[in-house]
Amino acid sequence: MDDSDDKPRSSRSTGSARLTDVARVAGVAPMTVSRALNRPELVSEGTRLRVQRAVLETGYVPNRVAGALASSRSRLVALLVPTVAHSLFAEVVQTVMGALAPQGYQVLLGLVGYTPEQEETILETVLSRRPDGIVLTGCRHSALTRQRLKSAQVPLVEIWDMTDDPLDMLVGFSHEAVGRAVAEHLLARGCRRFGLISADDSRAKRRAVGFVSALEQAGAGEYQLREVGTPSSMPWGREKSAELLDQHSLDAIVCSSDILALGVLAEAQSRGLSVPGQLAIMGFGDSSYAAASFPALSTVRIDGAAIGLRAAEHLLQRMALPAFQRAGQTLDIGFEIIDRDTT
Amino acid sequence: MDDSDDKPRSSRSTGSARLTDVARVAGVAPMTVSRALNRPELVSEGTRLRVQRAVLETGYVPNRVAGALASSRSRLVALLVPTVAHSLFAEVVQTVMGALAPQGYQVLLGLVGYTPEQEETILETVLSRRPDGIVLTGCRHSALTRQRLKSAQVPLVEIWDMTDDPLDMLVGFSHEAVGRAVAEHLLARGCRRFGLISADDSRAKRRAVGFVSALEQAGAGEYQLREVGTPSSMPWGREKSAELLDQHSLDAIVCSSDILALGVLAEAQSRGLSVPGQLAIMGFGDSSYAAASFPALSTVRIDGAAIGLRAAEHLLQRMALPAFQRAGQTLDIGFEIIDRDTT
DNA sequence: ATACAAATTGATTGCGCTAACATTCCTGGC
DNA sequence: GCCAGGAATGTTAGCGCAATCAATTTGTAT
Repeated sequence: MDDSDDKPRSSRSTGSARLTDVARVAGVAPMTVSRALNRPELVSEGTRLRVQRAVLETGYVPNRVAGALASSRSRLVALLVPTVAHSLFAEVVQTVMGALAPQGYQVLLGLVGYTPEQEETILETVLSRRPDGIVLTGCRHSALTRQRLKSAQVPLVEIWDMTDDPLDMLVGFSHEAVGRAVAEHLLARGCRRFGLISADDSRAKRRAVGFVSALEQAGAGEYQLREVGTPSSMPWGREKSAELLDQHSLDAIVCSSDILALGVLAEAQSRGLSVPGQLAIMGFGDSSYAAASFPALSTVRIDGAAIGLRAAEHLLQRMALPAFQRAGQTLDIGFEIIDRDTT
Repeated sequence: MDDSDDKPRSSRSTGSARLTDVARVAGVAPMTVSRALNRPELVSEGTRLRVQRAVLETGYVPNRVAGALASSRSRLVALLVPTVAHSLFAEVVQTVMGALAPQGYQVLLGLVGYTPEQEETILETVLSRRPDGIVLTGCRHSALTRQRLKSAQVPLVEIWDMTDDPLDMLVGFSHEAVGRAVAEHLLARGCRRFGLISADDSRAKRRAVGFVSALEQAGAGEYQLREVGTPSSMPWGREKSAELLDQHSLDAIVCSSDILALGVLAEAQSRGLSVPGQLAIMGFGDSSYAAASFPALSTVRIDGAAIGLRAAEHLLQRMALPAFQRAGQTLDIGFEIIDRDTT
């Protein structure tokens, strides 16, 4: 219970209370404080209380940087999405974080945009934090990215896409299948002359590919493709649909996102085209405003909350495993054509 | 250039390449590798190249956990917002991250919801990561939160609100002023009997308070208030507006978010009320769908991108300072009444 | 009481890196 | 040739914590 004989603070110290300060106040060894805070079941009731009091008295805030270094566990999960300025990905971020927080994991967010180069850069800095797990949007990565992920040996969930060859775990859906389903839906409605407005984004492109392949398979329909930059927006949708409608006679326009479709809808209304009578319109994502537009937008619903939740669950399960055991689960979450009033 | 005499890897080591491994391969001291990677201008051209080669050869990925511990610089910024499932905050997250990434800062995201208790809990775990800076939504914090933030001595920007007594830096706008401006706008339109639909969120409530105080000051108008839970949604807006319209004769409904206003709009349309003739509607936020609804929603525009950008700039400036010098800047970013077709 | 296991606490060591200081290597002016 | 002064590199000593194993205390069955 004496209070001297401690090392003077080195000039490199941060100045705030450390584990040893709490230990001194509580009259126990530093290791006992560590246990009282991290594995309280290993410590007796009385000791636990004394440590708690000492923590309050000293204003101690654990330093998880040091803890992570000593234990090789960062309690950090990296979450890499293209953007959060898109309700679909925002929903994923929200649910992933909601599922991880109660288990004591914090989230290091990375916005990788839509190019493999950005992903590569960001992944490197992310790995330097030694996350305990990674959630990564998409399955198409550069060779370097794949190699880094493999050698990092970190539990990993790829989301929002589908492949036969996942790096580890996978929770998503097939973009080609979405495209095919949309094509079949519109063909069944009698549409034949299609405009496609697609973002410059590999997954949007694969949906377009799926759409076209379904047309070919059906032996029916012709299409015109327009590409727009990211981020997608109503003005893009309006501009490209104006171009398409000026140059071609179309009976349906398929968009790679709801926001583009809203732009198309505005253009159609400004031309006095009846929707869906003269022009059918399909969006993608079932954003909150899809149901609110007039007429209500037909679209493709993706259950982002389910993707986020399942991804988090898979990751938690894997991270709880003592060693690294490949389990490589794949989960196809599917999608749903929402047939509202624009098709 | 020999290659033995190194310590054998302890059983606690992670197994991946370390700085010392790179140093051995490059034939230099570990400290030189550290410098070559972090302060390349201090190292000769030849050494830098040899180190780069050695990094590639060993597949070295720096361990910033150890780096942060040794240098007391985490290169981490904590970003605390209520949610990302709301385009306004998503925009802030997007711009803050966009501004910080080029400077080498990564973002630790925290979703604090709308209660001071959640903020308190999350802040504690956030501080344990020793971030170099914090961006925090709102100015109303619990006493414990304020105390922790003060003693942590971390550069801090509060955003999305206004106060005379910021903890450090502040970039936001006055919610009371928004409420007053909305009231004046609607009074000028001739509205007198108001319904307010407000989320259970302290900032939304302060907008309502501002609204009511403007009515009182004008000596005109009466109002009915309904509160909804979070997250706000169209169904909430529809339900509460139905309740209001059943029980009262109203000529305007003011909502604490665009999404609620969309629900009100749907309810008005289902009752055959002309908007804004029989019922004026105001939203808040100018979400992307506000302009797309029919009729286009009148609302209050907040420049989330400007808030995020300025917050990041202030933080970067402060973090670049050698010591901690209080500067305590406050920036009122304002707002704009967007007068579309529902008022 | 005694022996033995289980529960609890403590001492030592090192995670991988960088701050701070020490040393060596140049370069050029005299 | 010699030395001042800067550039480049090296050495030492932690940062604050938890893994590991050792020591001690407590409980339990005989």
